[in-house]
Amino acid sequence: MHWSDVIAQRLTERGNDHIIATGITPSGEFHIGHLREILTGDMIARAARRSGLNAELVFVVDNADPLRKVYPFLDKSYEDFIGHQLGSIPAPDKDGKPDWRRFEEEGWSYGDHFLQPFLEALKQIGVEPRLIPNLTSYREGKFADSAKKACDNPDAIREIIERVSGRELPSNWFPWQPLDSKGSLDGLDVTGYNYPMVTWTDKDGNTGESNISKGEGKLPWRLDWPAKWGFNHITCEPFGKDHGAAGGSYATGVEIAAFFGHEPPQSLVYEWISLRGKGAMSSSSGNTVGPIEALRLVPPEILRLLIANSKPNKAIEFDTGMGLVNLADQYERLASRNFDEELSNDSLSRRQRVQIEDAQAALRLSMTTSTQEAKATSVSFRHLALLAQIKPKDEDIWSSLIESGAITNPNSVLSDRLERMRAWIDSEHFPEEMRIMILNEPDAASLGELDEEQRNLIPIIAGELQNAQWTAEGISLAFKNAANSADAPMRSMYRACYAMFMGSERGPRLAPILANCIRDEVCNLAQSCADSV
RNA sequence: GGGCCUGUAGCUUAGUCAGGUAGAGCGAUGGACUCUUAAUCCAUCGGCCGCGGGUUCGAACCCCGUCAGGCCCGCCA
Repeated sequence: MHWSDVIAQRLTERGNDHIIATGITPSGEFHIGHLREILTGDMIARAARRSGLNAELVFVVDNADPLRKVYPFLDKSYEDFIGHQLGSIPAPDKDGKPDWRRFEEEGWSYGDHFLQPFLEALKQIGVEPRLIPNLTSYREGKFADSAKKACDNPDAIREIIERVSGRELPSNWFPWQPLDSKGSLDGLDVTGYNYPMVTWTDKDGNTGESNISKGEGKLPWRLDWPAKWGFNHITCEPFGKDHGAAGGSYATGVEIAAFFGHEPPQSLVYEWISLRGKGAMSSSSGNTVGPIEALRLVPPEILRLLIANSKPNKAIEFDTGMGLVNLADQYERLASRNFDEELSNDSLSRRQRVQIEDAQAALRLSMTTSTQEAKATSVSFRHLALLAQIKPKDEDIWSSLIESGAITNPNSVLSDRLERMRAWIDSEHFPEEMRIMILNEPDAASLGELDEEQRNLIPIIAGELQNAQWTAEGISLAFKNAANSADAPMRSMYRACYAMFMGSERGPRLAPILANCIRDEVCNLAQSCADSV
């Protein structure tokens, strides 16, 4: 059974109506790691609906969380905002400086700034969750009940956290973080509590009051999370392994939720995504690939497949090079399979059956809409990468594909893919081994590997090219003439050509590539090869 | 220190919850197509399932131990 169906089955035991929650702090640029959170939730929601449940996906935007530090992409003036809530401070402009104008005129906050592009990527990828800005929930008093219960019984909460997490809380710990007069959550000591007011003093001895029912402050994370499970009626939530460890915030959350008087959601812990060879993704270190950037290179279905086809507890190494090629080709293979036919075979073992069913589910979840049918384009990623490199004009690619019988008409899926393919080829991520390179000078090693017959062809090829008409057909003809005049098989001829022009044993069809190269350079290269053997 | 996750073919992995001959894909190798769109098709090779013990008629799977990697017990998807 696919992992999303396993969770859906557990939800079935729990009831009919479900709210599946995801949540991210908009402290910096979103990356594909965050995509796993949302897509995991989206796939659970789809699986739940498939098994007949009502399921809604929500995205809690944790914009009540404070700014932790001045990240490298921020101007140092953000120093003043440390401890301030992300939804209540201005967004950085293109120089990293606070954009006060937009903040005051439009209310455009730091959190909005980073959230917006992510939402656009989500839309492309087929996910449109209901947004729940957490700061708004505080200001609307949604946290009031839980905050009251916690502040009325600080010792009970303290006991849970200390026992479950095994860490000791400071003696002045209080289950409410008040905002000071400037809007910071940092550095305050709670001095008293009389519902709904919490009194505090800051480092400089200033005192003030905070109303816990109006969001003049926030619950610490370990309470904030279980509290919102309650009033948002969350029944299921996937979260990263950081929250999932024993003694982590889910473990304390389960008990705190019970104390608040509601059931904790069905959990699903997922592993992190790292960037191949570069370690975990992190917004602050700049070691990221954004969802937008990823979508410029590959279609959304393929990004979805990455998540759908990996079990949540498997770490994913995102590889923007050959890994993407393999992933894309895997998608094509899946799309061209006939699963129903495969499953109708009665002699399948239980394992084989499970494997086919999971592949079918993964492909279904890769579609950007749940009703869409996967269609194979019958053109592999590799093939398209090749054509895109040798043919600058899209029409030439379509006519080549039609000629070879791969397609009958160019369609929107293919032209969309070609557009992304060209972006990928132009980017730093395109793998070297996929790049077609015509040599600048003879490659002695490759030429040395040729046998005598092949070596003898080199001067003949060089000569024929001199006289060839410089089109794909003309060059093709020159190759044929060369082979004929030496009475050699075409196979040897091509073997010699690849050694001459690409320094390899095999390669893509040469004539159209050479036709797109400068004639003199190719002829000079051929002549140098002839001279060197 | 306490805990969680991961370890299966060269690579990516399925299978572990419900024990019953270890399955794929990529790569590699060989072949076919009167020869090349790195195509396609066919075949082959490749596994002490991290290691040691235990339970069992039978263990990749359950139990105990151990090694390695990652992570958590302030904050983080």
